[in-house]
Amino acid sequence: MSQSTGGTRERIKAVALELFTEQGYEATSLREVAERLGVTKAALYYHFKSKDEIVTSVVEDRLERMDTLITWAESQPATLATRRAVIERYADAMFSGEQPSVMRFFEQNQTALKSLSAGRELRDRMFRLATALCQGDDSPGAQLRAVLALFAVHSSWFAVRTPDITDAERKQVALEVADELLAAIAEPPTRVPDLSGRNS
Amino acid sequence: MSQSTGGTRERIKAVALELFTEQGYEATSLREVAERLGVTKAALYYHFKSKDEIVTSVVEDRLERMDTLITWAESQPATLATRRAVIERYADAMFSGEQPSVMRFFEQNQTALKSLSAGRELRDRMFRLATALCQGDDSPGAQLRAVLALFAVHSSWFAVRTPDITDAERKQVALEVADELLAAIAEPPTRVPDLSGRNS
DNA sequence: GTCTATAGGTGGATAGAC
DNA sequence: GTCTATCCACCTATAGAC
Repeated sequence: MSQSTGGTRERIKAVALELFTEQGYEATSLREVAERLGVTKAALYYHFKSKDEIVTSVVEDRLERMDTLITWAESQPATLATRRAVIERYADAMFSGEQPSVMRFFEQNQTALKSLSAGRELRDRMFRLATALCQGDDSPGAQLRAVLALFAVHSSWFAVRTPDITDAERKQVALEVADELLAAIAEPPTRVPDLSGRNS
Repeated sequence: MSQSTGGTRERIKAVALELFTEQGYEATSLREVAERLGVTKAALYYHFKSKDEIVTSVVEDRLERMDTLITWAESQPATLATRRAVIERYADAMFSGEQPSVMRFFEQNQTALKSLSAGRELRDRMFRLATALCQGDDSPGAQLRAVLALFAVHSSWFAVRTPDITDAERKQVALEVADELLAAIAEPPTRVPDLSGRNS
């Protein structure tokens, strides 16, 4: 309601995120952001010292959440149950709060993010999470499936074009497909004796 | 060898594509393109009348190939065999010639392409192809799986980080995962006399 | 905290010589 | 077919008034 104190900084982040996602980071000027907020460019520079600091600020808490999830994932046993729990937590985050906007921004600005340290870090976390999803099976197939499981969660936002579908339904479908992919990742190189003896 | 006639236009396309993919369309200036070619900006404008015409030109033949594939896909019966054949043809294209570069460019520049007509068309073709992959099953799950099958082919380029892996191996893994996804799309409401009688 | 004004630079694009 | 020179719009970022 009131944008008295500190509110402006958040409003800037929100508007910038929206425009960066719609039009791209490079294609969006701070003039546009300022105009939509009804202020001038100079005002933005009071709150952020540069354009990419806005991105950094936006990505920051997302990074922390990813770190938490990765750490947790790595500490769990390399079982299918763990993988499913990880992707479910990931989906929970993606379907709640403002995280979806951040991740849509991330998807839509891969190139721009390559030259932004915050972007490179976020990218790094995605790979780390994918790697955590393959604990115990680093075969190419497993790596691909892990990445696709994550992407299933992301792409459910745009890939499913059924009209009137709810967010909950999107999430459910995403998890269903993700689970399928994760199930095809081999269980850990468990030291369980190989009963059959057939193996490549 | 010789860049006498017409060769320059192709060289421009190749260099531009490379830079647009690496750095992004918006972030790449024509000065950079010209510099890498050892010519001036003005020279580029002799061959292309604008920056986005370079993109159009690059995307053009890719569009035609997509159209051919889509038309073919739509003319085939809505069976799993068809879906597999479609994704295989798609992968063939993606793993041969210069198509991979074009698609990597496409992936990396989604936002920029939204404001380019060539980009919107290519985007449209991707959705059309995904739709063709779900003939007979327009459920959310099918839509998601179709998109992921296509993305499996794309992402095999970066998702698989196994060292020394060959392109052929990447392709094989991509198809394996894609087939898995496509298999989970329901067979059509076939009107073909059902010989066995068992069906959902 | 927000403004006006402006510095300092780069971008896409064009005119016209060679 | 390529160059030099140039236009003009716009961008990020800063200085300094209010």
